[in-house]
Amino acid sequence: MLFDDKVPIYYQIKNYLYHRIVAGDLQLGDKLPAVRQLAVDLTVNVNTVQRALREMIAEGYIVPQRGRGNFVTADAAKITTLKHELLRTYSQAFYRQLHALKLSDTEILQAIETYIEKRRDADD
Amino acid sequence: MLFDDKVPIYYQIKNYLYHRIVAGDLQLGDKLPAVRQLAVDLTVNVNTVQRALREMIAEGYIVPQRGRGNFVTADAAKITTLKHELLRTYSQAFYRQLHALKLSDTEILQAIETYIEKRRDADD
DNA sequence: ACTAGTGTTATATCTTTCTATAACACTATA
DNA sequence: TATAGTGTTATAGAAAGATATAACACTAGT
Repeated sequence: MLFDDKVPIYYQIKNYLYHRIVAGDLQLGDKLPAVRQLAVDLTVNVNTVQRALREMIAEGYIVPQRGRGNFVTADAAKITTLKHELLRTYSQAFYRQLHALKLSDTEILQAIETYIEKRRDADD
Repeated sequence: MLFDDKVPIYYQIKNYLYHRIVAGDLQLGDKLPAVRQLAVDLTVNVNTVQRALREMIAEGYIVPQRGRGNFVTADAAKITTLKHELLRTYSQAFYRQLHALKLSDTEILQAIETYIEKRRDADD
């Protein structure tokens, strides 16, 4: 995984794990990789992984079991809500950015349509 | 202007000014507000403003004139390119985020369409 | 010349993030 | 009960970002 040096790593790890959960790579109740393993995989320090997990635990998406591991919540509704929140957050950010450039609603839609079309041709 | 505490302020200022240029609030050749004034308006330190400007100058979008002020480049083509880059960057980020959630191209389009529709109803 | 307005640079200090390293706490199983 | 696997916490140091404050450099107009 590559990190954007403009955003705290712990924050990107959090988003990365949320993505994997919403995408279904990590199912309800699944055990996460061990913190030390995650640290190795992501080439970061254990404390940095822990910082991300601490927040996810506080938000109720991860349930820690000391000595056993960290587990994805078994609360399906919570994950559904998370997905909707992510979709809304990303859509809102995209809309606001283009709106700030004075693009109309129609032009905003066209922008993403055009991007998707071009993408199909030259796979970037 | 509100800052996102997850991203360096100087970087957000840079994007903010690029937005104002692309949106046409700042025209080709226009003089920018004085650095001290910008610092007051954005409630940040002069050095922070200067850090943003330094990079914009290095990228050729701002032309500094010591003792007179900072000016938007008069190179129209450069601004056009900037607009396209911004559109592409934002579209790409949006696409990748939703693609990582395993949404299809069609679903990605629907997501932004739905957002825009809902937005019209309850103005958020 | 002086002055007001402007850009530019420097210093010291604070905060946040990240790191390396180590130790401690708990669970499951041989 | 020993041990391997796991989570948790702590300390000290490095690096980046932001701040307050101050000084220096240039321009334009009086």
